[in-house]
Amino acid sequence: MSEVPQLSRREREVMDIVHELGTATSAQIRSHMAEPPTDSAVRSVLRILVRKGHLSNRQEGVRYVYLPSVPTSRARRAAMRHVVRTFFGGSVEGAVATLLDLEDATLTPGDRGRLRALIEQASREGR
Amino acid sequence: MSEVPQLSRREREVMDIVHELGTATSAQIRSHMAEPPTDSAVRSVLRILVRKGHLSNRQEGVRYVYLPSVPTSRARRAAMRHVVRTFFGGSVEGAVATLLDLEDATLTPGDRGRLRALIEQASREGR
DNA sequence: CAAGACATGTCGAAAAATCAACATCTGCCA
DNA sequence: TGGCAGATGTTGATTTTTCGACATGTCTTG
Repeated sequence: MSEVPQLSRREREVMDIVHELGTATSAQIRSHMAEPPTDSAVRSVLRILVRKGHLSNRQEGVRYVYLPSVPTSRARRAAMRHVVRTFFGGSVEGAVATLLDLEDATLTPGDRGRLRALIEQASREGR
Repeated sequence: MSEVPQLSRREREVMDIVHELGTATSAQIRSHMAEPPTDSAVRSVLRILVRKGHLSNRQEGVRYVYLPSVPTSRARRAAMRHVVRTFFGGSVEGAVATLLDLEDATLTPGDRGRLRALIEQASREGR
């Protein structure tokens, strides 16, 4: 179907962290790992991810900051699609249901309103 | 935070397929892989996953069928939580927005109604 | 300026994952 | 009965991942 990103375990872990942080230094990334290896080990993974084109790095003063080379907006959609397909048989409604049922899903009145609007819009466009 | 399942690349691929299919034989799993290795290689992964406790297998006539040892309902929630955290900064609303914006998110009137009800319910309970 | 504290890249070794050849076993049917 | 077809488990070799020692370079500050 699509490409074959095929990230290794560590690679995926690092990518997730970078996506979560948006932008991160080697040290930040390391501090977010569950069982962090040596700093130089982390940097090895980073270098590999850059070479493979999954990460970019910008010189930021003395150090490097790493960021996803694929815009987060795109990565988001891909991640969602994958989850919907894998765990919800493609049912968007089912996914939303689970989402709203997550313990930390506290909806403010504002949220509620926006969600309603989203549904209206979706059903209008989704003709 | 929680445990460290930490699945390898192939292991994750297989787990995803099993979750998607609900229940599957070795051959079925293999046929769903992007670049399937030998059948015996697939079975090696299956055996490892069973040993690690991620899969169960039931004798079904002549052959085995494999199924997730964690109920899909739980795996779903975990997967969603992870995506929301990693890609949406924990924002359920943002996740729903992306979900509804997915190209294949065509909402039937029935869906729309149910979603509304879900929102009502969530905002009622989520006090 | 010198020394210490940080950052980084390279490289090869250790560990883990991936894989396929092979050996078994069972059911089927000619 | 004999033999083929389909399923499975085991094992060890190959490939990939993971990792850290080390060397280099740059600030900082005493």
